[in-house]
Amino acid sequence: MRPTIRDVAQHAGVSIATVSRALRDSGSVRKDTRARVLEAAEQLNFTPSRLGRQLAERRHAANGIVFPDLSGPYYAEVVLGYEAVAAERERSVLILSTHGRANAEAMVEDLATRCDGMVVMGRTISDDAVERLVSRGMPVVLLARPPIGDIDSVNADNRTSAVALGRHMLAQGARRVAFVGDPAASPDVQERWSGLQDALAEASAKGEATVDLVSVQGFGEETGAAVARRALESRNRRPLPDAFVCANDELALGLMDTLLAADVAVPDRVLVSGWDDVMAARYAGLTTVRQPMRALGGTAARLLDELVTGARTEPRHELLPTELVTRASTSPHPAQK
Amino acid sequence: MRPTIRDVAQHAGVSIATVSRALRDSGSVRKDTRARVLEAAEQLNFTPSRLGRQLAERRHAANGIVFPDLSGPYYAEVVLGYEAVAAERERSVLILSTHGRANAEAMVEDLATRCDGMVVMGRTISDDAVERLVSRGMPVVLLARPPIGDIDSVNADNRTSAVALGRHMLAQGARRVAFVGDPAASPDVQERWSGLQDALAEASAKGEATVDLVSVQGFGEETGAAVARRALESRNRRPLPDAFVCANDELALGLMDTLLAADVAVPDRVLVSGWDDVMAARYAGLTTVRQPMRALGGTAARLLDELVTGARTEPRHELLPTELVTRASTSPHPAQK
DNA sequence: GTTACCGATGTAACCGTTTTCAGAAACCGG
DNA sequence: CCGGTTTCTGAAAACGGTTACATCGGTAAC
Repeated sequence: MRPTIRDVAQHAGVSIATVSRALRDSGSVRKDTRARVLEAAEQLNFTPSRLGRQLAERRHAANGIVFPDLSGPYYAEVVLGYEAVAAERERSVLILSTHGRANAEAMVEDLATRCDGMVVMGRTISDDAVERLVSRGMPVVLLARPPIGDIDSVNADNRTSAVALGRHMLAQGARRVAFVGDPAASPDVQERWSGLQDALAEASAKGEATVDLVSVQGFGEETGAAVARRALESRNRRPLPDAFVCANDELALGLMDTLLAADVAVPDRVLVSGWDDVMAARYAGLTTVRQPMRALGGTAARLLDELVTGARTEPRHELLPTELVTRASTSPHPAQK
Repeated sequence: MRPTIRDVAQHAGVSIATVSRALRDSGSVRKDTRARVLEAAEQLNFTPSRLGRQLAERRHAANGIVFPDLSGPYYAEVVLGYEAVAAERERSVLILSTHGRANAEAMVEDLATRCDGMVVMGRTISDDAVERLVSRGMPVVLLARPPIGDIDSVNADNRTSAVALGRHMLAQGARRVAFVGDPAASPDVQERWSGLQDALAEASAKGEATVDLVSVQGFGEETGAAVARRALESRNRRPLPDAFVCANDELALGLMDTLLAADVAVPDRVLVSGWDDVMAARYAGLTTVRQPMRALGGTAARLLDELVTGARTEPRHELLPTELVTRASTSPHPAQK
């Protein structure tokens, strides 16, 4: 068996209380007593049991984070930003990917029993489930998800960039704009879609532009490719849009690739944009919107820490700026590669 | 205060032992007693304390994973594969990124007190530190890191693909080959470099080929770009190599971009390859080596689980296959874009 | 009508710490 | 040398569960 604090106490000829004090530098312990204790601990190769300590302190010193998935660079970066800040504050990080799992809410409930606070990201569990956690006293920060009541939230400013992107498309001469994505799938997508509509509202009121929703399941390249194929097939019945505004880069890349393979020139015939600015977007010359991914995670970690330590009680909602990055896929004029 | 098992016991008019049995379905409990207990638990909104339970059971039901960083798609995918398998087996996942942190070993020691077993990935902590963990009885699986004694390990087969890549470069007409990367930085890189040397050994013995090491710090695109710039600058003193074999895709992409910007044709003048097959590699037409990233993580999780549950005691070393993916960046002949 | 056994329950020990409280020891000024 | 503080230290009570063991009806077997 592993040595316990009692073994150390006996070995050093003191009580367990003294051992505890000596090891954690709390209370007052005479110098030579402390030395004796440390010596004994050393000899026995003693490490205090985390479980015993946690139970006594009634805290886990760990935070959780729940996200839908980790594929794609987006979530990974956010989680990394989260971990970095959490580690700085001596809190371990428990991760949980709900992925497609059916019992997501149960898994989150389980996670909640293992940490002092948690970040809930995007479309993972229902608002009800979140409120249930909060009502049980669990500190929660929402990430990439609209506020629920007074629960803290951290979001990227989707709307501003969506509007900028819509205007950009108009400026580049687009009249028939299609948005590719499932607004119901994620609040972020919802905002991108509604921001785009706003940007085109005026022009479309004047009959100068139209904006349509191409609703899809999934966020991957294959989904984007499928959208392109469908658009190409029905081309004679319904002309191709002038611009595809996609909910993320993977959709856009898959779509663009398929268009190019069918000899539909991007950007000369069709403009394409994505969202996220993943590495591949740079190499594919894809216009997109950059989000401060690490900062999203880091900010969430900071807010959560404030809640857990009780440093703050009034709710906060952070909106982090995003940046429109225009590249070749929406720049017909300079005709640069 | 949160209700405890004693509150439930009192409320249901039974002893805490019975509550425990009823809630966890262990031992035998009469049907109506169980119902009464469940009812009471429900009413009090009782959730058993994880800490109390863990202490009594003397286990965390959680596994750790230590990795150098999470940026780049590689680690993220591996961690995701790990999480997926761990979650399947009802074990939570604690992550720790050592990143640049100086006190990595201390952080790992700390993590070790919070889980029943852990995966140690790549160049994060010293062999000594790993052995110290193992000697304290902690189940450990090494991932993307060569075996240490009898400690379980999971690795991608770097060597086979490195050899295949070297032969491919020769077949494409390369004579002067440069490897870009720091073999000391990671065991994976070390194997790629030595595999490449093996592939060229015969040709280089006959004086038909040369292979040089361009040692660099870092794994990012900027590092790759810097290598390209240096090579271009010293071009008159020392001609450009025919092929750059890079330790990962980011290096290769940065390097290739800089070459292209300087009007050095890839692949016509110089061949370039990477490693990992990140998404951007596909769009940049980069020849690379694909690793089964999710499977790496998943396999590690499985091995670790076997150790933790004691289902297996003799050590195992898994070598997962990789796949050479040739693309435009090493195919001068078809002259396809 | 015993005896033996079994299922249901309770009692209490235990998991390994932290921390309160109180007493002992050391110190200090007078 | 003595009362009054401080400083150290230990006993014991948490923290919130699990589980070995004992107990007690009740039932089946003989």
